[in-house]
Amino acid sequence: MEARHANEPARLDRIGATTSNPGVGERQRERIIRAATVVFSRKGYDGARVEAIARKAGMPKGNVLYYFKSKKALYRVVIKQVLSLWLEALGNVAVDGNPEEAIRQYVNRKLALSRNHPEASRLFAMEVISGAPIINDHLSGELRRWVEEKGRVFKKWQEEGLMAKIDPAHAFFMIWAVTQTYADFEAQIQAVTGAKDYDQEIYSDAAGEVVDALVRGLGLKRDQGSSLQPA
Amino acid sequence: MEARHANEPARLDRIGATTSNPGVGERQRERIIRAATVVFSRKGYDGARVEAIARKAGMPKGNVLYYFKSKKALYRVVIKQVLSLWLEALGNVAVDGNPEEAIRQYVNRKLALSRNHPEASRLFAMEVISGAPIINDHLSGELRRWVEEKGRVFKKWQEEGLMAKIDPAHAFFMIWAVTQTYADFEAQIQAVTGAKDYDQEIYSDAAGEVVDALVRGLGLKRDQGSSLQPA
DNA sequence: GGTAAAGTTGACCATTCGGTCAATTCAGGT
DNA sequence: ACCTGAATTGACCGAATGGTCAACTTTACC
Repeated sequence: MEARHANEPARLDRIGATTSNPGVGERQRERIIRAATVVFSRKGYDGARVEAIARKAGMPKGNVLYYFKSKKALYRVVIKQVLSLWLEALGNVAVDGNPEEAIRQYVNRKLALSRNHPEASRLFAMEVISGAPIINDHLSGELRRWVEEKGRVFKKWQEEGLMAKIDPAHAFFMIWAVTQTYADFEAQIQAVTGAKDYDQEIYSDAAGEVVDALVRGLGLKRDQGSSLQPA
Repeated sequence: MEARHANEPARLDRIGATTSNPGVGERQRERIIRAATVVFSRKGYDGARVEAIARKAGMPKGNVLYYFKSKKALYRVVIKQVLSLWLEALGNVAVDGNPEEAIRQYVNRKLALSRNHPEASRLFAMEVISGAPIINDHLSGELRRWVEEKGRVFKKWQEEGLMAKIDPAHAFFMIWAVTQTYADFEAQIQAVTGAKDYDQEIYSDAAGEVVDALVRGLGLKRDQGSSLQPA
């Protein structure tokens, strides 16, 4: 009765600790977090039932509350993990290469994130829609600084005529909006397109035409000396 | 005890029925729906408390359940009203004028909707993120047909070289994503920009630069072949 | 194989919340 | 004034749910 209620994001280290098993409880923690992400992302915080999470993780409710002090504590862990995933993907916009390629890569990475972690994306969206009660500090701290930093690069590109003159922050809002919509609004897109295999059909379309449209919209050019302004 | 539990979207007719008042109960219904929209949009269905809705509408809980059979029934009424607002705004993309102006107008109208009804937008978003359990039929029915219809116009524009070759559906997804992000992700945008007056600062930026970027991204051109004079 | 801690489980409790109801007030018609 | 139905209100109920707990099983270590 000591590692109980750790309340912190699970560690994945100590894999080969002893001859037998690699962290009994860690395994369970992981499973719970994964199940919770799915349930929270579909039902929201209040709609999610601890028992539903437990069932999805394949264990009785009591066990979930053994690993996490409370539903709220679990939610905090889950949402922070999602946030770090999000920020990680933001990570490196290659500021040095040519602008077009840099953003094209960034958008594709963000799109891949939506594709591979749609639940995470939806949970993030729900949290923000609800007024970001938990992650507000991170948004106005970390994220804001990140945007300011990258924004300076955009400004430079704009001065060199390699990017349309858009407030850098709004450029990011556009990119985020478009990439996340494929995860968050999956139900709508599915309904409208009637796609048989959502992942396959939709994301390949998006990765093609839509990425192009974004790059075009932001007026991004390859860094080749020619600095023309769009009409 | 007859108009009780109408359960249907409130009627606004019979405005000047008698000399005195324009529907006592209708007034209340309206207030409840408005309050419910706000609460549902922030807390989601399960997170919303009937009593919270009642308090926001300035009446005891019992009264809310007097006008609406159940919380679920109220939710259905609210979400359907939101949906019709959404579809209404979709309404008319002017298919005949020049493409650029048509889409520019459409985007601006959608943006205005986000600005004037952010709660509606957020509620719609939550519903879709949750898998659109209530409005799925409308999405795969009405909305889908609408997209197909307007899509044909896009195709024509594309053949005439007045629009970039993008799957029309995805063109709409882009537009919707970008315009709704200003309502749905207000908390994030607020945090990142630190805007003092969100509506003023953010939406005027969006209406300017962002609309341009969208039009550019979709490769929309004025119809120079027609007899219309560009302004 | 013995022991102590970690983990598992289902029964149980307290609270919260949607919904009902009976009592009361209000409004309009005659 | 009186009557009738609509509207208002707070008290109340049952179901559901988050969380606790004590009994039990498994694991790790000597």
